[in-house]
Amino acid sequence: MDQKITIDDVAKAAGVSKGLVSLALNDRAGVSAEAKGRILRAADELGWRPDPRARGLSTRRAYALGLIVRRSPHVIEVDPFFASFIAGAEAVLAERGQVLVLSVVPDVRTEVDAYRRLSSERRVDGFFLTDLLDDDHRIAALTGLGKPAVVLGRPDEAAGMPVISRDYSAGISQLVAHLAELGHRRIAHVTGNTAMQHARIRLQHFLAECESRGLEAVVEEADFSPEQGAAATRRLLEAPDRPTAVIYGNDPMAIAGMAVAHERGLSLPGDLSIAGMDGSDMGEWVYPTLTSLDNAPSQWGSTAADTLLRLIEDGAAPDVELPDAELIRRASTAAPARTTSHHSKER
Amino acid sequence: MDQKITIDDVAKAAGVSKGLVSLALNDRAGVSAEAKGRILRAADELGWRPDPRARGLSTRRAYALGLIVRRSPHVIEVDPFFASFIAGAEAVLAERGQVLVLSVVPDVRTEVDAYRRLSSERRVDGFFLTDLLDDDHRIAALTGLGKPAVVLGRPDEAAGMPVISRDYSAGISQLVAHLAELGHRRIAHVTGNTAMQHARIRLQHFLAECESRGLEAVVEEADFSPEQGAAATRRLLEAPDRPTAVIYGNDPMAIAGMAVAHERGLSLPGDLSIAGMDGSDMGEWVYPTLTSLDNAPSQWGSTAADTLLRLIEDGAAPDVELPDAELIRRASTAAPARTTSHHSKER
DNA sequence: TTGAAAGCGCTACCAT
DNA sequence: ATGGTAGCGCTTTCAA
Repeated sequence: MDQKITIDDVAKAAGVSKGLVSLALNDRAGVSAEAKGRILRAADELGWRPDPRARGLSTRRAYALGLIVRRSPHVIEVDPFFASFIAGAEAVLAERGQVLVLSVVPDVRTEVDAYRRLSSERRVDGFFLTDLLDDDHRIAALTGLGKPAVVLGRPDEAAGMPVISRDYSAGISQLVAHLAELGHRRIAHVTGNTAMQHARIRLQHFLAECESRGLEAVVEEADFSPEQGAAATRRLLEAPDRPTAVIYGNDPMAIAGMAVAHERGLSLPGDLSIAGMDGSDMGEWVYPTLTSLDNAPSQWGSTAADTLLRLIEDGAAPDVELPDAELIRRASTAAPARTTSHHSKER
Repeated sequence: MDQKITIDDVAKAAGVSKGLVSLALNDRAGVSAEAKGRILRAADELGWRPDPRARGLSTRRAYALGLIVRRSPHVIEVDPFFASFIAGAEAVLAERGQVLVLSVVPDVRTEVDAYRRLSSERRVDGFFLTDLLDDDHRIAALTGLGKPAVVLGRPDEAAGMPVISRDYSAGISQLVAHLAELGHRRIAHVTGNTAMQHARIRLQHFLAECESRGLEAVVEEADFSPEQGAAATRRLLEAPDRPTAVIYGNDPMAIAGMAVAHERGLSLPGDLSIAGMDGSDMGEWVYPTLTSLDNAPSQWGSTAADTLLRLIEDGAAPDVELPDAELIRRASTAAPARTTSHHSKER
């Protein structure tokens, strides 16, 4: 009583051969408009959907796309990017009869194993490559597997696959300008893991921007986790000549940094201005609300899915440059207090 | 040069028929130990893995499990549970040649659509049912689809499917006791969406525990989002007779609540004790570090995956009760300051 | 214990 | 424009 309907039932109902049903379904040439209408109607009435397994057996497709997320155990729980990314991709996939196969792994070794497994089991037709590393050998591994893939972020060398990217330079420029206009002269940047492409690029933009404005730039390296964001903030605040503003590589680190500032009795944003990046909604609900750069993860998702499907189906797809990241001004940035060279304990 | 190896190649290499290879592979009776060894070795040398599509066509299996996560746009980005849940499930799935199909949707309507699609396309062999609602009609929808499923959380009525659950009563009891011993007499609970099963159960335990200890209990309803956690906290702090301690239904709300307290100039935990639930690592990196109840999401994942596979393969699987949640004492809870009936602005 | 052959549901090719 | 048919790679009878 369940789904036992096959293409034959539809063919019979429409009074045609199953070959024709197949052509009609995949709207290919060779079917009269009249027949096509009859077939589609019959399929609809019977509630028939082609079985992707059977289809795949002939077409060598899986009608599935793979996403492998690599997160260390303590970063895993707070990352704001992926749920939205997936939701964005999902919208495109559902519409095209595709499905998302997801895997969450702890490290690069396991990650490559996962690509290999999904590929050798022919589970997916292509991959999303995220969290691009410097000189990322996953690109070679992936092309070695011969699976189509799109990469999120701009690799140093030609990747041989479509690249989805977003330019942060304008946003970072706006952000630094915003702080400079408020009167900050000494600004820190807490980076994400600079083995990651986007963390390094952001750092470069930050440094270039400070230099061109004649601002003092100080850099602390972290890894995108709140833990290291907090530790970096402590180092910054303990330094004899602490910065009056800190820009973090992502919002979770910024939020952790705010906690450290509170812990030290600093009032925000008076004693310290704080800004994030990769703007997540959580920035709206912390105190003070967090100035950040928007990133629209779901836009990344839908664009990447669309590009990957195009690549799979047409054998090629163009790179996509997403709209520039833009500054979201909120309450965590303000003019610095007059005295900045001592820890100010006043409120 | 890629994977063009089929079961026939293996059969040829081992000098047997492909039927025998199949039997050997699925270690079924009827294969001599000697032949089996030869076959498995040949498969290994050729690097052959059976194609799940072809297998599924015969066995009517997809060798995939479905997880549909429903999140409203602003809760989506901060939920700590799912990444770990998936990582935990993944470990079991990979080992058993299965794969996880994931979908992220905005509401229940879309969620049911997703179950239907995955089911009618025969994409998965079973589902994980999470975020159980009161009188959850997804259970009926799912049994209507005839797909095996396991449910996370304890449904009111017999679900007709295996139930994975964790008892929070002991943990909540420990938590309330902890606060009572510190001297708190008036304790608030900011709930998650009480349409959700686990939120309601936690509330009940909280109320029962306060009653049995003769404590005043005050309740504010929220929805697990930081936004509403913050709003609920504002309502609590503005009340004439504010509580000295607040227990939140999850950690993200607790963290948002801490921000509100900071915003009002309260010092934590002196002026207000705060505790979370569903303990995530992020609690370690906020200030003050967050007292919470542990929840081990990856344990939920591995257990649920194991149970679901057992159900699919054997047609039945027992319910599982995970170890009781336990109190994680951290720095956000302490004895209340002497004066509690006025907003204390002192530091 | 083993081999041969008939499906599983679809696509694709060859006729017509 | 349409119908018939041979696979796709595996599992599962049925014989031997």
